[in-house]
Amino acid sequence: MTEAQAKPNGPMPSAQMERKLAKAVERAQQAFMEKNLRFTQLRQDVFAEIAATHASIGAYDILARLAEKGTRLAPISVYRAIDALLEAGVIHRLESKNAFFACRRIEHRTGRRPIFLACENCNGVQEVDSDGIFETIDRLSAAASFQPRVKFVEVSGLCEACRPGKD
Amino acid sequence: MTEAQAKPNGPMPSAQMERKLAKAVERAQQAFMEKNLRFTQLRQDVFAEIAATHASIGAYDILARLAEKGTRLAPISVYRAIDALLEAGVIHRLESKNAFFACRRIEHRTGRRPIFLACENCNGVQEVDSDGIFETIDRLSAAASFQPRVKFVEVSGLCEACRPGKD
DNA sequence: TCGGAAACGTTACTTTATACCACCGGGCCG
DNA sequence: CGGCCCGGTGGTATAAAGTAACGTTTCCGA
Repeated sequence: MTEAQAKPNGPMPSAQMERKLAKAVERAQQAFMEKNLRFTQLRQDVFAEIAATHASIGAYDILARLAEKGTRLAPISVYRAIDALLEAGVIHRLESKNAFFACRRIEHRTGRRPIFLACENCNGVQEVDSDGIFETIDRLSAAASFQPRVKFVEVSGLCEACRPGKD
Repeated sequence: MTEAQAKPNGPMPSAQMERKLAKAVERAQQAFMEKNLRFTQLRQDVFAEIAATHASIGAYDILARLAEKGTRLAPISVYRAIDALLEAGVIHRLESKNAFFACRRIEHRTGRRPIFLACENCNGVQEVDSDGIFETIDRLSAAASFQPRVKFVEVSGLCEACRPGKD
């Protein structure tokens, strides 16, 4: 599965899309600056590709899309950019799919954590507020004398647009 | 990382270990029978290898250990056995590590779902009751018009035995 | 006992991810 | 000013995880 993926949203004027993308890139740049990380050309290119998708996308899909645009890279280069983007918090990793998506919720970087709802059909990802789930996890961990470091809460299923009986 | 992994528990008399393993295999067999699935030799071998670990283990590690014992298999064979074991509910998959571990809580097969606490040092996994987390996920999904199919909650960190300052 | 489904074997391959080493460019220290 | 360190990049190779396709065997029920 290297190509072809249903769009999570309906059609949108390309000009508007581009403006949105530019804004997202700008916000990413902001995030990098705030963390004293460098928003290099490579990182910007990779981020733009992820953000343009509006869904989760695998590292090798990013690679392929950049290649189509003339930027031929080794996998390792993409992964390095991804690592930096993850560190800056501008993308998230979807563990259950080995894929990545652009974070659209600023507040994640200021304390609140979301859970991920990933559509199996269109690959779109919603980030919704966790409503105490992470606090519960902390409590359960403590009760088990377990020291948590990274917590994953992911749901795989069908988004509203992809539900059967809604053509 | 194909070899060498710290033991999650202290030393235990090998005879006792073997008895425990035999019991686990027996319970697995039970689970297969109840679901009208076949507990074949291959599945039993793979299950025994996973259960003997008392921790999470990757498919290729299982492969290597079976090979050491003279059972040389293709990866696909191991994966097929794993699929059957997952279906029977006698093992779980740890999404964040691409690894598997034996389920030690019968009650999971009767409705209750656990969350997983996975130690980064010894690879041991604790399954603790979710205390309403999955119900919260259902509620949040519904609020987002999302139809959940597979949910997972995993925590990566350090178990009590592996915490710093406890040699 | 025979026919179909489920399990298994074999080969090859895809997808995901990392190790290793060389190089380059910019900032900083002497 | 020169040398050096360091983060980022490029390239090659390879590890690790997972699957497709297809043929053969085994099991079980009609």
